[in-house]
Amino acid sequence: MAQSSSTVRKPSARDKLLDAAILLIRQNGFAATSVDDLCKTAGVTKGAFFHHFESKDALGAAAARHWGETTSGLFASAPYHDPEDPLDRVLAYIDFRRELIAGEIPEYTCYAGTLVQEAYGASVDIRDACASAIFEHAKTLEADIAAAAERYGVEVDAPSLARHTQAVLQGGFILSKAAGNDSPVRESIDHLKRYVEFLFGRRASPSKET
Amino acid sequence: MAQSSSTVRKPSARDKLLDAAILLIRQNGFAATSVDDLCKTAGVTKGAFFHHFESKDALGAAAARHWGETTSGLFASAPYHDPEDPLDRVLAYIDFRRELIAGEIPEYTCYAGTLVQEAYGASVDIRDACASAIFEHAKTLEADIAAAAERYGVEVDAPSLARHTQAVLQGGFILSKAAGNDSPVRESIDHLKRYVEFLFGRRASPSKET
DNA sequence: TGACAAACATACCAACCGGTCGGTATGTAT
DNA sequence: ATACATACCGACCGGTTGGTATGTTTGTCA
Repeated sequence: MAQSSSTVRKPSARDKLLDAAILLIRQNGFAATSVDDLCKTAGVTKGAFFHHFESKDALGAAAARHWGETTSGLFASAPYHDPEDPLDRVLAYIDFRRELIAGEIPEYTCYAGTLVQEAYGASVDIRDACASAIFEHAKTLEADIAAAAERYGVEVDAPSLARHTQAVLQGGFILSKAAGNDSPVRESIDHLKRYVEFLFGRRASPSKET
Repeated sequence: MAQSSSTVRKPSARDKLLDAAILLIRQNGFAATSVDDLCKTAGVTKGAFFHHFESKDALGAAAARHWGETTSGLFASAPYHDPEDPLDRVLAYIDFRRELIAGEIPEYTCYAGTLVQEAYGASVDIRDACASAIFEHAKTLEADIAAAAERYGVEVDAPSLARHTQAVLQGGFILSKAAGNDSPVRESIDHLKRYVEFLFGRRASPSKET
């Protein structure tokens, strides 16, 4: 049905609209971004927009799927998979997420998280697409977490912990948007790393006796 | 200038609009909520709206301040302050937040977090009001955290940990909006509690040797 | 080369948006 | 009784919105 953008060399109007959506909606939100804004940024006319997408909602959902594919490619080829110890891989993932926090706020925040917060009640298409982007990414962490749990002899609910990492990131983004700078997310990522270290015994909790 | 709503007995148009804003914007977002929608829900006319608020943005910001006052009252009179041990108070706060997760999603999610995510770039007034609501609430946790750190002889950055609790909640809300149910927030609150227990030695991290 | 569909452009529309405006009802101080 | 303030009403305005109707260009295959 939809042609894969990777099999075609030149950027079609569809691809440019997808990129424009991710850019503008991360900046201004979904409802505050008009179809005309999207077309102008993409350098495309309205006719092209409604040729490729049956509605504005459909573009929002398609962009969420596009976002999921793009980010999964980024994370798949990231260096945090290298360590032999699965716990090191999990901790390296957290470090990697910390390193991604750079530049202006709309550049490092999550399109899916931003969009779903606004549109979860308005469009099931959008909600499902965003949920898929977030939870499918979380799933990619489960194997390392489960392997670490086995190696370190710790009982851990791997899917739950994987989801929690995403919650910490999303929440950090919100606090950073409120604060106007990136220190809240960074701090929360540090807390998350410490939590994982505690969980697997990489860091010792203080003894109960003073 | 503005009359306090608590000194007047009957609900004015202003109060009804504030309540309507918190209700509708948590449900549908700020940009997707029209002034007419707000007036209809509040049972007032547009004239009344713009008599009390100079713009829609101004209402959004005023509602954020209202939200901050309302919630700070709720938390001030909550029972989690009772335990003698400050760490128990912190853990009781987390339990209390967990108990608040009930009913439909718009009923337990945060107005300030929802709004600031959408409007942080559009209105400094809104952003500041939301930031104040979130960070002032976080500040109310600092004393207990600091007292617990002293009693348990642990070095903890109390303001940072206080902010982190809010980040975990906000992030949990987003994941729950994506999932369509409350289990993601609940799970993340459980992880948060475990983290605090590790930090203060209430829970032992597993020994490094298998 | 020509047929034909997909990819895009142009022009346009009705509904809706935030905000304005002239006016009224009610109080209250002088 | 006069004067003035506050609270509120609802018709109205210009601009913007998502979406449509109708071309024109472009790539593909016979």
